[in-house]
Amino acid sequence: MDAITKDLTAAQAEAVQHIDGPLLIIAGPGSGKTRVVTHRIAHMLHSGIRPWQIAALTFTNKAADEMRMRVNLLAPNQPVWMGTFHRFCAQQLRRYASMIGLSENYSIYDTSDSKAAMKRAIAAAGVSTSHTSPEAIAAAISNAKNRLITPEIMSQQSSRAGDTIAAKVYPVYQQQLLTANAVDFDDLLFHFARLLRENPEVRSNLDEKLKYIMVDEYQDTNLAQYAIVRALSVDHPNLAVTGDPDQSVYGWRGADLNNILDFEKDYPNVKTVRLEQNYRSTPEILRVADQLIRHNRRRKQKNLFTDNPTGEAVVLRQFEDGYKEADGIADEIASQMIAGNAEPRDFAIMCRMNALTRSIEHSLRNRGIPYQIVNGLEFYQRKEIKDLLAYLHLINNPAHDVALQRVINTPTRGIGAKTLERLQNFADAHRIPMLEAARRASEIDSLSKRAKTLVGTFIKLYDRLSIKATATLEDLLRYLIEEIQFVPYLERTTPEQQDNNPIANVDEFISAAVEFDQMHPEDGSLEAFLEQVALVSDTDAFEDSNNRVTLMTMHAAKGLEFPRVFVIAVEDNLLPHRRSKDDETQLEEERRLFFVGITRAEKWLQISYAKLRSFRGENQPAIPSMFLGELPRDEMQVIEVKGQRDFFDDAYDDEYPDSWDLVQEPAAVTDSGPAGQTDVLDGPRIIPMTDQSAIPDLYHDDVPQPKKKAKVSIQAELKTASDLLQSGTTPLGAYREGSTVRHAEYGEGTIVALTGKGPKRTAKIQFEETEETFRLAFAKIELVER
DNA sequence: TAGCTGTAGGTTTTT
DNA sequence: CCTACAGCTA
Repeated sequence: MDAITKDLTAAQAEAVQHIDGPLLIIAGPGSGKTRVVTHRIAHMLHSGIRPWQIAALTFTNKAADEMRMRVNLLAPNQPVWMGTFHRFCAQQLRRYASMIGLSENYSIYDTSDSKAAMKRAIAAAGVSTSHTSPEAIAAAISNAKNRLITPEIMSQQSSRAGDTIAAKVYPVYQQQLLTANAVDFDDLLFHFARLLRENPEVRSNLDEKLKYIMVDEYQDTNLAQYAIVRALSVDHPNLAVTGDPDQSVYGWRGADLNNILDFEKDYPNVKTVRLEQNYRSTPEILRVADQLIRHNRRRKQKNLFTDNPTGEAVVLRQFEDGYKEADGIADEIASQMIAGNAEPRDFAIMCRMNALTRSIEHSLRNRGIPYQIVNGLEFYQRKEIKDLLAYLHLINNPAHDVALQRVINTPTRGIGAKTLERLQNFADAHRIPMLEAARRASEIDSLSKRAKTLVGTFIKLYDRLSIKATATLEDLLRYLIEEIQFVPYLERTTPEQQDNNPIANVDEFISAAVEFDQMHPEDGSLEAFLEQVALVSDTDAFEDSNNRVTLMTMHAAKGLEFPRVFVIAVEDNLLPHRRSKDDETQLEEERRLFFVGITRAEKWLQISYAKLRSFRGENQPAIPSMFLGELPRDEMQVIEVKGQRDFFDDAYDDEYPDSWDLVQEPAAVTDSGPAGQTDVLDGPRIIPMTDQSAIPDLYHDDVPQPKKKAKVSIQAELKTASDLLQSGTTPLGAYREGSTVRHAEYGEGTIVALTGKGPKRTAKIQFEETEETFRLAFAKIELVER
């Protein structure tokens, strides 16, 4: 019909044009789901539905931003509410705060705030933690909240021994949060769900206002989220959910697969649309994914198919250890870039745990390959940033006890553990926030004269800061930093060899504040800023605008796609993770996670595992994941290492001519042979993953791929490499032992040793602070003339 | 009370 | 490997 539906497939158009009544979109990976959702919103607006009647809920800000951007292209400047579940609840709770005993300026505790509060609650509840841990108690309480279980209910029904302790802590913890005018992440959902349940008029008002609700990634909703969505779709059941049971990977966070599996039962007259055609991946990749996920029992059968042209075989590759895996991947990326058909942004490296990115980082850095780690929380976890944030939190919400405890002696001002303990006791006894207790320090007999004076000084400081609460964020921050003499404090407490500079981080934080000021010119933005910071997530750090290799967990990768993907460390105890192996439900979730990782890939995929994995500093033997046995190995290119030869690292270097022909030259290629044949390689040298002449060129469909050049000089080849890698063009021969070089990060240094040939030419360089080893062809170093 | 040092203990995924 | 914290000294 109109422009909005004209370039959609029949199934997609069907979903887009369904407006009234419940709609279930089962969308396989790469099936154009976001397209459907955004076009559907545009279609609704075109049909006369008012923008404020629509709310689209996602799980990450990243997904919401993407949606907003794409809707904006189809229907510009329409105030449709799009955002995360947590943000949605946070905003609603601001309005109805008083109904649940909070003030409108309540704070959102992050994970570490909650942990601190939890410890305090455990102490106050007087329970013994000898048979459990604060983490276990926190997990039990979190679980309860996700299932909408109140402290009262939990204490009645707690049967398991661990839960009994948690049930005792739970009410104390909640009371302390209430006193602190704060909520934790789970509370955002929990409080709002209860609010809707206990206040019929609020529920029906919101149901009436938000007539059209969309939920993305519905398979990841927990009971609280289910209840919220349900409550808002009673009188106007125009609820559209999209999801894929095979991509449910948040069971550990309380996500209930039944929400999507039973959607058709919950909502009569539901319209169900299945998007099964995949537009993202090659048939090879899709086959691997499909074979894997078929091993799950608890799923809805789905037929994944694609009309995409056939591509390269999926690589299943073994490495000697994690370091060789990292080097091998970095070399592979370099090779593919040099071959000219890829750039850094095309690659993603995915793993089960954040800790696994370390060695990869190192290998990429040594080659000067630009990368980004999707781990957005990292910045806000830094001590100096948390300190400043705590001040801001306390200014915004004087009852924020966790912030007070962090801030009262930072920078050190003589208020120690004992004083703090006395303040806390007084606060607990009077059920008042600790800042209030500090204000009344003169009434606390146990405090020494000196302590009273010091606390009084802090209160005066706080009052001075408070006056600035309504200034711009930038002014407030700068005033704060000056007032507490933060920079001198950082200077005197930062150890000499610290590799990252806290003062630079503070500057970056100010920049973030300035940026926020510009985006929010009108309102007093402190509260909004703090909310935004509290609700950022790891995945939000992903920047597709910069041209970098992306390192991320498979959880963070959900919803994204990349031309070339590496899934690393597919080993027993890692994927499936040790703690998920014994339980069939959890095991299936691990399999889904692997499925998510695989289906991120568009054209090229390598799955790898190592024989040894360094864990906790020590190398331990690693067993291949059971999932690897479920893949169609006879359709994949399987590459294994032959153990013995690995001890001859230096020896086989000489087997190869002093050029880079291992990348390009057919003669140096170990032909993979027909698909399915297992290659046995001597070690981690670079070879093409497939016989390139045998496969169609995916990247320049219309341009015939030139036959590989017979031999390329190092210099010429390196120049290409250097251009791609944006590093210098110095010939390798110019680097000698004793040469002085400059590195972008480490400064000037001297080459103390040189080994290897060609792309493996490696220099050990002594910098002022550290000694580093680089492959010359890739490193971001330049020769300093003497 | 500040600040250092050594050690014991724990290791997933994230809003 | 990394962090949290106990125990020490000034």
